[in-house]
Amino acid sequence: MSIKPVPECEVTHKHTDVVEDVRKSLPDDEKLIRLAELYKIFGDATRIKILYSLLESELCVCDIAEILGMTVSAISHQLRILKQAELVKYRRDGKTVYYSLSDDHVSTIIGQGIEHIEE
Amino acid sequence: MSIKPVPECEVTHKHTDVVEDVRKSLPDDEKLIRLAELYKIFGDATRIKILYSLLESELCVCDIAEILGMTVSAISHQLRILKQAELVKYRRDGKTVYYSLSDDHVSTIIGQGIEHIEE
DNA sequence: AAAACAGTTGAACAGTTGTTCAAATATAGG
DNA sequence: CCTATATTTGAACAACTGTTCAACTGTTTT
Repeated sequence: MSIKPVPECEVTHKHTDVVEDVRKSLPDDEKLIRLAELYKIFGDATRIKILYSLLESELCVCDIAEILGMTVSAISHQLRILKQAELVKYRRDGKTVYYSLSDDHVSTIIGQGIEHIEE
Repeated sequence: MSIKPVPECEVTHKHTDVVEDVRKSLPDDEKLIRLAELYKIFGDATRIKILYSLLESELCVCDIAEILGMTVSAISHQLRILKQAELVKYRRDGKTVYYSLSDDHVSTIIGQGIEHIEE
């Protein structure tokens, strides 16, 4: 039996220079992970619908549930995720909690996506 | 035992008008689902890194694997997802397959996200 | 204080996702 | 044709995700 060759791409790689350049150009891991986590939040139809609804008007949990035809509990769980990501904010008025978008980045991000899929 | 009340928000809801307005303003389900699916693809650190790398230069599978410090197989699986979403395209040159971004939407979408997390 | 309403929370569950491993395909060179 | 290299593919597995259900916390009304 002969000596096993290196299983991966060899050290003397074809595109060593390019690989080195690209690696240097990449933002640090932490930033890219945070970016992925932001998109992960937009990557669910329920959450997209909630955000889209809040684009129109401030809404209470019960209203959102009715608009989407889902249970209050399911909506509340999703609102918590949106709250943690600081994409929505809330205010309490008596028994009712009103949610709204925390800034206008949401609309620009959604707009960008719409543009892509509409081609 | 008395008659059970309606468990959900009553028919005579507080914000019936708003609910109706918002529901009308929402794009159809199919479009919102496609939008969520687009973001789902960006919602993974590996895929974000691949896309970011391709922003710099066209690359072969082996190169990407080396840049990210992952197996060729793992990268190939992710490239298939990106290919299906038409975010990347490829060309074959002998044994090597080179991948590149299929349009410049990717860079604008990533840019938008970066802007949001950098605040 | 009790009942009613609005929302939150935690556990449980099914369904999905990303990586690994091994096997298959494709192309080039000897 | 056989071997080496580059990539793809499918099955398997653990980890994660979204919804449901039941129980709980606040707040208002009576």
